[in-house]
Amino acid sequence: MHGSAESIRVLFRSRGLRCTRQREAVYAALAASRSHPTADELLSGVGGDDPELSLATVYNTLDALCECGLARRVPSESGGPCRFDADTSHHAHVVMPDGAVVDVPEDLSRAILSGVPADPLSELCRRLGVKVDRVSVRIHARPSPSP
Amino acid sequence: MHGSAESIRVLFRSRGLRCTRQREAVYAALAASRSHPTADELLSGVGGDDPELSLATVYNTLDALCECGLARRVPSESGGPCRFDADTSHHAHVVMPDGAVVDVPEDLSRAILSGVPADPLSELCRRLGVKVDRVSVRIHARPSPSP
DNA sequence: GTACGTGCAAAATGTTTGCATCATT
DNA sequence: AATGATGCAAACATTTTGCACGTAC
Repeated sequence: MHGSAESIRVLFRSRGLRCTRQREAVYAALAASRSHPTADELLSGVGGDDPELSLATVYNTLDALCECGLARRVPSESGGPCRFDADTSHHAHVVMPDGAVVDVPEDLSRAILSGVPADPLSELCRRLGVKVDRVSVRIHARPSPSP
Repeated sequence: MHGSAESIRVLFRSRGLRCTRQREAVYAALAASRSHPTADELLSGVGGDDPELSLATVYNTLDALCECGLARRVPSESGGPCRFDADTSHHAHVVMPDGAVVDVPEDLSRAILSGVPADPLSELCRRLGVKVDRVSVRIHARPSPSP
């Protein structure tokens, strides 16, 4: 787990991030959450424990975390507020009609992502003159009617 | 092609969309573009031909187009302005570090998307109690250094 | 002690809305 | 003629920034 104050400290240090009370709280909340929270949700979630936190700092912190690879912005087409994820492992997302984002369990993510064939990707690189960094899969789904 | 005024008229009518000069211009510009333009870019692009167009109308029109399936919002993690695509066929996107979005050519899109294995997807549906609408693949890439 | 992070408030950016007017059906 | 779209401007929401102060290193 990455939730303890000490491991966060170590983690930050390893990325050259200064460790402040606020950053620690934001990262802990983000890492503990499964719901890909927005900056605002993180502020409220943390607010109870530590009222000494401003929205601007949440944004600044999230920027810093994304910058150094400790978090990711979750892609969205909603135009609404940006969502964040502290799980930077290679996994797929399920997107619900209301914009909620759920992680695909690790075993299924692996199966889905490794199914993406390599040949068309290298052909793509050749044609477009690019180098692939990462392939991201989003599954648009809706609640299935209960039987 | 869907670029002629007459085919746009027919297309709109088939979706129950009232056809105005402004909507026609926005849709024609969007359909002609390969660059997944923003509302603002569409306004400038069309502005030359037809100054009688406001940004609010571009947004309203894009809403209407997305609503009725004639366009799509392109997912992004940039927080910048929303990008749109009149190509609603099932295709993958290449996302460059600067946020630019390029279509994956149709043959490669097909190869990539059909490579996504069905079994993990149905397992996912079972576990999460959802129904899959669509699978979307985004390829993060960067310009490859010229040899 | 210095460099950098923080809070606050204001600005910048992107998108939506209210309303009088105008165009499509 | 009636319904719905437009333009404009103002409201709204999200994110960024400037600056005085505070804190980690």
